[in-house]
Amino acid sequence: MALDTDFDVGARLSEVRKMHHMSQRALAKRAGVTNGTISLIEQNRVSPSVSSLRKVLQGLPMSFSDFFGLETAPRQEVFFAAPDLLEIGDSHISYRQLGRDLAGRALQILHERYAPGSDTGHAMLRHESEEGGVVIRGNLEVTVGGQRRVLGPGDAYYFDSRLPHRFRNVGKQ
Amino acid sequence: MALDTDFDVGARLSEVRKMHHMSQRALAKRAGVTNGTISLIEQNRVSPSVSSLRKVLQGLPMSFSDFFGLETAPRQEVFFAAPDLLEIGDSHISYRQLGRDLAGRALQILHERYAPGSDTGHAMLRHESEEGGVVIRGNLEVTVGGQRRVLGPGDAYYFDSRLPHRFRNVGKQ
DNA sequence: TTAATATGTTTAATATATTAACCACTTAAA
DNA sequence: TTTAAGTGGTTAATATATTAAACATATTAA
Repeated sequence: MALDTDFDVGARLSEVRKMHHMSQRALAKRAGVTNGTISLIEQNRVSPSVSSLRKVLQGLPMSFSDFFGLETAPRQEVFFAAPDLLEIGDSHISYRQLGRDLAGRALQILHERYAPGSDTGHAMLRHESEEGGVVIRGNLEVTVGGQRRVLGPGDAYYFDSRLPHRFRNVGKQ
Repeated sequence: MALDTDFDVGARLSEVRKMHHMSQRALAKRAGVTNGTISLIEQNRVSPSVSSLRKVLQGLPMSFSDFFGLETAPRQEVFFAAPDLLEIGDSHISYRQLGRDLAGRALQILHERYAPGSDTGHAMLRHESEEGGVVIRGNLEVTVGGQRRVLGPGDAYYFDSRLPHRFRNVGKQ
């Protein structure tokens, strides 16, 4: 999880305002603040209160999460050929990660294969995000928090990754 | 996308502070503000500036996105049996949605099947989030923004859903 | 009990954000 | 040209946030 240590509020506001094709005055009017306020914020000469920033974002409109969460999107790679999927597993468990620069992406996609009997280990995994998937073939035992289930083809799971979790292939294929 | 029209900053700060087992004074010290500031913010008697809220969140530590974006998480359903996957497609294209109450989830998981020759249509789809996937079987033509590619098994895609996009099964299976 | 150390809250003084009115400049129409 | 309306930026006055120091209460130790 990235920490917003150096988030540039002014530049971000200027960016999203222009995205919406609005002048400072047009946005100010919709937001119920003065154009001077928008100008000062965009120059980072003031740090707006959350309440006034909320008013401004409502004028776009845009949510806080979108304002703070979206990265300044360099260029987006869209397609990934099979060999480009990064192999990050070992001989028994195959994790193939989609894309290399995960920083700033909201979603991490893995193509996962578990050899029969393979296991992610007794030390339960923990990391911050959410994850989920659909079992394509075979049987997978999933343990999340206190809950455990064996899932077959078509079954699925979804949970907050901060809960301790573990996967195990309990089938023959 | 939810708009933060009524986001309760005070309650949220109190919540996350207690999550981290810190007193107002302990957090204030780590954040470099006074305990009075924390108290006034939590009572919603002031609307903090973005800069001081950033200092406070860095004391936890927590990002803006996590502060504003995370829902107050009711109970989490983790496992989904195959019949529980909601069928939301038609006779040619099968979308099976994982879970029913998507509101507040950062990630929407679909198990998708495209009949040979099927197509999501000429009107390109648009919605706000990111999406990606790995092709399991067959050949899928994916069009995103101005780019088009035919993907085979093991190939993958990932893009910002706000770009217009379209899927088409161009194989025989 | 008393003393010491926590807890969250309040308030006068100070620092900062916001407004209202202006400036300087550009564009388009008369 | 002149006029009018647009752009973003500036500044004194005002509103608000933040601090520093106090208050009130609870808990623990002696």
